[in-house]
Amino acid sequence: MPDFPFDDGLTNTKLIPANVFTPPPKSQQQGRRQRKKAEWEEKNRLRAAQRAAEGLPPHVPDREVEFLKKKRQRETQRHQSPPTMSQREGKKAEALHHEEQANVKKKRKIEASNGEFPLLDGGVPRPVIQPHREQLKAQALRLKPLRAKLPIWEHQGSIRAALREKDVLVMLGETGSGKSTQIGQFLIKEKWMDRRRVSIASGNGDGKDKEAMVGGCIAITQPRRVAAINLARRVAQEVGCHLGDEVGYSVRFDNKSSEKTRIKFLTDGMLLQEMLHDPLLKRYSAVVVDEAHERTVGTDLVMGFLRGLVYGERKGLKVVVMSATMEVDKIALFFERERDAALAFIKAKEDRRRGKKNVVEVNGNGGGKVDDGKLSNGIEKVEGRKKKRKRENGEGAPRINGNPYDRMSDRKDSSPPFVNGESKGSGEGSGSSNGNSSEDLDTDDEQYDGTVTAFRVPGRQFPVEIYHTPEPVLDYVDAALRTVFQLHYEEPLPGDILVFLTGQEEIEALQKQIEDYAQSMDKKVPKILVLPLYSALPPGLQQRVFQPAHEKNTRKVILSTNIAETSVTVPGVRHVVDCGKVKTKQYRPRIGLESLLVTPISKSSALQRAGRAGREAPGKCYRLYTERDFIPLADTTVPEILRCDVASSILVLKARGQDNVLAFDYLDSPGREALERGLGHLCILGALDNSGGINDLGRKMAKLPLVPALARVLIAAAEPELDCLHEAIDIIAALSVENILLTPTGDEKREQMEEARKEFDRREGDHIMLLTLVREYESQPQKKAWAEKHFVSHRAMQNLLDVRKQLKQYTIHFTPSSPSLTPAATVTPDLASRILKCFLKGFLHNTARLVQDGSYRTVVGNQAVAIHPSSVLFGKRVEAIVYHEFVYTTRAFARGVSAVEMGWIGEGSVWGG
DNA sequence: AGGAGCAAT
Repeated sequence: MPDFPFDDGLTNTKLIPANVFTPPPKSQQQGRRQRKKAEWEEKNRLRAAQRAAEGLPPHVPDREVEFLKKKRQRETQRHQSPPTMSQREGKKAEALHHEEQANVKKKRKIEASNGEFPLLDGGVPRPVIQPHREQLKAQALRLKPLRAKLPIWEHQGSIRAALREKDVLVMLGETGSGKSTQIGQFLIKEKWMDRRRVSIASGNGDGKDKEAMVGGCIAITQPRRVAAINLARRVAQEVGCHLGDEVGYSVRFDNKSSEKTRIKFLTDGMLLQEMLHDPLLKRYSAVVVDEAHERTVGTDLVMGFLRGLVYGERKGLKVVVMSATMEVDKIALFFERERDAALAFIKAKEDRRRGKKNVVEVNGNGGGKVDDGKLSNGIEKVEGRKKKRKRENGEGAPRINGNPYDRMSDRKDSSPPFVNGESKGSGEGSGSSNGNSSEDLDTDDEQYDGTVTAFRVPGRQFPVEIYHTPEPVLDYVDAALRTVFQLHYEEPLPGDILVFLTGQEEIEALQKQIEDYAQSMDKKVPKILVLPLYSALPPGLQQRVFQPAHEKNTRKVILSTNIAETSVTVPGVRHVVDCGKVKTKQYRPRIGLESLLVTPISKSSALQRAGRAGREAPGKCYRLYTERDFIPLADTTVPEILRCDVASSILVLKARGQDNVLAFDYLDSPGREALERGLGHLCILGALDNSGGINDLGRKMAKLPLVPALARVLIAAAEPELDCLHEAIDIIAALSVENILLTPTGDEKREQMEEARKEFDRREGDHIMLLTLVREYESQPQKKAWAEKHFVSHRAMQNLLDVRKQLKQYTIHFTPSSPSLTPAATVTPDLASRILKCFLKGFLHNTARLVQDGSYRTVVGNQAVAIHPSSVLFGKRVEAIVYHEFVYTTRAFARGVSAVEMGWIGEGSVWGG
């Protein structure tokens, strides 16, 4: 009789709290046996293929593989002919294998020392030993049959044919379709990939065209760094080259690409940065925007710019947008709108030449912009498109059918039809994208012949059974606890459990509870290994999630935030427990406040979470909410651009030439209020001129990898009268990495911390405190030990040094005349006040003054604000303060606070005179 | 006297 972890009096025969889940429907239960069989068959098939690749007979169990290999080896040594290859070949292969293994081991070590684990102080990076090209080629050859099984390979012909005719391809590729790894390899063979001479519109509006060499490289953007790096690594393997040669990647602080690179993976932010230096993206023949459904600010902006380029200054640039959800329909429309605007514009120009009246008014900004092809979108054009859509719908736009993988069609949330009907599945084969598009055209300009096409590639995913609770759950952490034990007792191994929660605190609480209960489990029941996963967790501990449990007969239970929803795949998971909530950032433009709130997830998010159970085998997903609660959920997550401060986005838009940000046709507009607030903020920072156009200062700020306010501070620090560039860089770097100062729990440790931190207690405030901290850290011979002693995150400090290095590189170019070439030895009161005056240039809106009752009130708006307890100025009273951020928790707090004089605030003020 | 997610340049 098992020892019951729960004492809730519910039942004494079963551990399961019967009120959590309903049993699956009968039909599902019957289907389970068949699926189990199919699963077995699939597994055996895979194993047979793997064994064949290893030169072993099929159906050899895993545990015997090593034995057989050793046996073969012995046979070879004994001069007996081995079963599959000659003795000589065998030895050669063996030697090659050993060499390969040794290289892999060495490489791993080096990567570990360069990447996840920082080098020890004084450590010397060892040279990377690279395998021979022939070895890489051989490896690539071995991978080829596996690649050919990916669903996307059936569509290679259609995709390539479509892009030969059209410039924009919007593709729905589900998880597991292989789109991210294969698309680059498909397109690289195309003729249009060649570097070539083309004429492009000159930027100065004189209407003359210039000639330039463009193309040769394909860019693939990703929302996350890890994704970009891992994809590049994988594709380099498949192509059979060294990472950084033909295949490479480029992310912040890490660039493994060269002149040779033809397939380049980058983060969307990195491509934006490249666009500021090379607006026409001359290096690239094609740009692929991957994971567009995630709708990060970066992808949204990239898509906006690409749309302008492909119908304007860079006609012939190929654009592929890939998304895993029905977002494709919206994106295709987004590109079509611009196409129609371009068509209308050409027509208008044509008409004007014929002496007719101007039909379409383009972007009140004047003719110069028009020649650049930057069209804003007049309402009449969009309406025109809408009419066309209506017609298509009326005819019943063709749906994709006849596809054996098509599971989309039986989903309940009925999806809008594709924009272009000709995107049928595999049945079409290659060269088939002509379809009805010519009839769709309303122009005689053949360059724009149906330039948008949509496409669908199904993924490979095992079925996932989804369960809902019959009744609403009051406490989802408690419900998760019950569900985990229910699963653990009922479901056979293997089959790990992945639990989605909202934050670190919840995860730690649940971990403790599970571990407590697990101790009282019956000895016959398998053990439980609880593994937390959230971004603040040190990478070494994060890695444990990906490794199998050390002890046998153990089930892993992974407690994760959103991080496991998209960017990482945890192996071994067959059960997902979904609490249905997520913490999201919300921005309130009126008060300029960003806050995090626990909100219900979207349907697509719920689907994505469920899908995590079916990556390796059929799985199950347990939702800790009722089916009725699922129905009103939003279809998709609200795009990030609607939820954050848009000042830096506006700055990027303007720096890229899109001056009228209010009229810009966003994929989703942040709204007038948020835009105006962003504009106002930029105005205060001095990035805009009187008419709202960007000025030189603004352009400078846009190129810095910093939020606008910090960029302004950095530029101010380079001015001769303030002259504190080095100091400002140290502080800015400290402010732009998170969590430098650790907060230990427990009274004893806290006392230790306060004692150790005393030496940084500066009466000037947190900014100067950070500066002295950075300086102190640098002067230490034993940095890591010092950091531990002072409760400073060593890892964060390493990041800080990266940021600082980058900022120094940037500032070398635009401030050659900065008088101080070396940092000052000590922080004198004069230097401190100069530094704080710099920060006022960027944070004038974040100032408060002391009022009579001893509290602080903001200079703008006269709102009450208190100094956060984490500040060195906590509890102190000074004339006025400047602060890095405003947070609202139990009340309004200022964090990152320094003391300033009211007189300084007046000096730089736009309203103070 | 307070603890906030993920990501990016």
